[in-house]
Amino acid sequence: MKPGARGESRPKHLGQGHEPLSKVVADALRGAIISGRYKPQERLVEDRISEELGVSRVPVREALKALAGEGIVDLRPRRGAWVTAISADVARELVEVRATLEGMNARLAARHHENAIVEQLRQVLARGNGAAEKGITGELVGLNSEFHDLLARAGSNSVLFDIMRSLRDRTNLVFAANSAPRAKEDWKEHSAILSAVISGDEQLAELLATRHVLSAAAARLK
Amino acid sequence: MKPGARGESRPKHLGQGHEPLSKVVADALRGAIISGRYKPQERLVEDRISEELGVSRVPVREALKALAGEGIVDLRPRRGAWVTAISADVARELVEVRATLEGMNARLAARHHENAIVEQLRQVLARGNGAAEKGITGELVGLNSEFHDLLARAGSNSVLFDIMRSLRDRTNLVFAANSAPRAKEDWKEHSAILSAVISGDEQLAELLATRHVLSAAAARLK
DNA sequence: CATTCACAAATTGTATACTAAATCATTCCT
DNA sequence: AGGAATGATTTAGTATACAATTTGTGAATG
Repeated sequence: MKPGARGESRPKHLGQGHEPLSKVVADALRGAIISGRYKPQERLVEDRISEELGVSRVPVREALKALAGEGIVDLRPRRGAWVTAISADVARELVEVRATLEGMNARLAARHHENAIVEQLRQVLARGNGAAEKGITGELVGLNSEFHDLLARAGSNSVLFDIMRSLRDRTNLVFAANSAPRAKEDWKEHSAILSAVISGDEQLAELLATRHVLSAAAARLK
Repeated sequence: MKPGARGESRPKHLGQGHEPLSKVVADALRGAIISGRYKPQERLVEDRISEELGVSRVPVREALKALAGEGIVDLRPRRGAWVTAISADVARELVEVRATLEGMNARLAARHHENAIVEQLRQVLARGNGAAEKGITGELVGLNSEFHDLLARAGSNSVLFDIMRSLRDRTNLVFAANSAPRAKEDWKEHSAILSAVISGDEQLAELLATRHVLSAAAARLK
């Protein structure tokens, strides 16, 4: 087979045409929900969203259905869509599961500890510590997501990775607001987790990661 | 409030009108996939499915998207939908995660052990043992699902429940075929798990449930 | 004889239009 | 005036129609 036989197969006359609209809409809505632009329990009317984004209702419907599958949108037949309002009970369940899985993932990460990802983790950790010291709240949310995302990748289990992303989105939905005061503590714990991962100490990494989720959640649930 | 003030609020002139078609289609497809009527890697053409089920393509699209979210359908933009072909690698990852979560769930079940569900578990266990002794393969698949579903409910964590259902569907997708010879062993292990749950031994329940998943999977991956 | 190009068929992506259901406000009756 | 029935409005559910992209096939060419 000749390399580059057909070159780039992009559309010639249409620069934008590749990503399905339903995915674009889903990403936009997910971002708006997680960042807090749409608040829990807020109504999501198909017509209004389709108008706002300049697309028809079909991709909006599909996006809403996808987000419902991720658990951040509630869909009631013939009634409409709402941003999921996570009850205190469900929040506890969420934390309970996430604590277990973050622990499991940290154990796997310690077992494999791939160098490339560890290096990225080091960098994010440095930036996170810096932001926490200076109290730059805006950056902290993103850096926190980035750290946990990298750590999840370091676990090298794609099934686990997907589940953890969904759990992370939903816990962020609950805890996004009051995260500033815990920042320094958070990043100290991140640092300890990463050390355990690097040194290959599976047990310690698991323990620290599990405890990190539990204590971070406890602090934010008041 | 007057009893029966509005009676049954079902549609008067339409007996079928309540469940959204997309859900009906999704359930039908999920059943067909899990039961093996559609095989892994098989192509799922929207047009053909909509014709077979007598609905338009829109609910089929939405159903496919939902199933993709559950991980049993692969969706590639502008290419189409396929029944997920789970690679050996992903199967291992699936088992790894499921083992951990079944263990966690069993621990929770042992902590709460609600009587109503325990009683149902006892009954399913009895029927399962019977079917395993007599070698009634057809019933065994369903009973196995029922047992694990009940056990998941006994854990009383709705977040965990949903995740486990998704994992169960996907592992069944892999192991559905060669499950007959392990049946007796499976139900012996089920029995031991239930005993530990009933006696409230969290550690033992967790250990047995985790080990059950691992050994059942190992036997089936040959 | 292999390769590339072009054309045709199949299939998904999107939009529009229509139908059915639920909610809300009003009116009518007691 | 209080409550239930009723109608209007809003909204989702579904179908149909069309546009755009991909893939397969065959012919022309080196």
